[in-house]
Amino acid sequence: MNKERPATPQGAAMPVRADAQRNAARVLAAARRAVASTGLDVSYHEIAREAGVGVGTVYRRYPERDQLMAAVLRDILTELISTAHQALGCDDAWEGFSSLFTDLALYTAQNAGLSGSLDQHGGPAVAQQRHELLDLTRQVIERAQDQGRLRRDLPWKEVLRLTGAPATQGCVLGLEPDPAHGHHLALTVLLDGLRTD
Amino acid sequence: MNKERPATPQGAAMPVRADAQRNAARVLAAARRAVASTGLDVSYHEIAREAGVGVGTVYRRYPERDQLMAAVLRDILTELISTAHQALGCDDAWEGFSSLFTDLALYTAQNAGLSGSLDQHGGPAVAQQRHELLDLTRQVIERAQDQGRLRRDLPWKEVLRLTGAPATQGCVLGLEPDPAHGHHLALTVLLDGLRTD
DNA sequence: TGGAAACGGACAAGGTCTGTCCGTTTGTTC
DNA sequence: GAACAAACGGACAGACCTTGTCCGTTTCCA
Repeated sequence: MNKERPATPQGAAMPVRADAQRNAARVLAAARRAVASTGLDVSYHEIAREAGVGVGTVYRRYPERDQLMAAVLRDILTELISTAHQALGCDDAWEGFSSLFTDLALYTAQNAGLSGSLDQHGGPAVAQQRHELLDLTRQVIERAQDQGRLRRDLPWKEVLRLTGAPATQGCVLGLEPDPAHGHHLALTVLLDGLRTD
Repeated sequence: MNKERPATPQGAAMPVRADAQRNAARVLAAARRAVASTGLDVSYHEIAREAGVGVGTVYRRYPERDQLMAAVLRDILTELISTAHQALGCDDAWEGFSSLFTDLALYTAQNAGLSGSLDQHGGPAVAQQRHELLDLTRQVIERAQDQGRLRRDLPWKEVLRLTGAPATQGCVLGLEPDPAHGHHLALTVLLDGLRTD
């Protein structure tokens, strides 16, 4: 999939060996799993073990920790962006919204280990992707609101923040922590959902 | 407050020195803070620093890690039990429920670090306290349901599980993880709360 | 089949955590 | 206020975990 090495044009000099490509995929997948379960501070050895690969291979691929984290983020964001596109393509605005909301919540829950300090990692490319995802979700939310299917008393960013409610804090999205406020809103909604009268 | 040493009867031989008592309180408070922010694996040094005390003092008080964790849990559970009693004393069943729910959620959020594996720590005394808390919350929930103020389509344990929704998982309460199911319910309620039609 | 790229994992260096020990301080008693 | 014991604090040794490198071996491609 993605490689840190110079991409091979057409029939250039360095074709990138098959095993290298295979391992690159394994390492990235393992890193995602490891980061999700353990957090940003997983050891390289742990990732290597998870990938069934030697440590050297991981270090060779990602000499800097930031590069690895950026790759993980890029991978995740790519998935989410695709999900958001699907949601926006959905005829029913509510259905689109709720499925995206569910996916985001699920994702956030699975990646609780990532919480906080994600802005540090991943350069402008990741920032760009995150921006794209934010913009798409804004559209999905506002469309549902425009059609009267979704409460209008919450600005879209607040709705998005609720995404993190079933887990801890929104981590991929890079929302400001603001735990007091956001947390309170989540509670309000939960209570509204529970109340019968 | 609580001491690991033999309690002094009336005018017995060992009156427990004042500074020891002071430090005991400091250490416990520090441990609560440290465990909440860092997790169950905080180092003794970290706790000592937080308490403004030497490591030796912490080790002297709690030679075994389990003893310390049990003390922290006991402290927390005592607070929550008192909250639950207040909720049960509330005239308005919904008000009682929602305030308890809010407190539990707040607590859970603040102690995300405690997540999981709390049953291991703290012996029968903690288990007894936890049982008491569970029983009280069950009463609060069922009272609100009986009065038709709270959805009846959720068994009380599920309602309780939602408590963990704004954070991660219920940790003090020792509910089974069951993330798939509980998580889904939390989402359903959140979505119900958000939907207008 | 030969040569280069990639691999794996042992290993040294550095850091953190545990748990103890003992000289010093603090509280209590008379 | 003096004497004694309890409690304190923090330096320190040892165990454990991580990082990052290095080099003999394996795998791929031409």
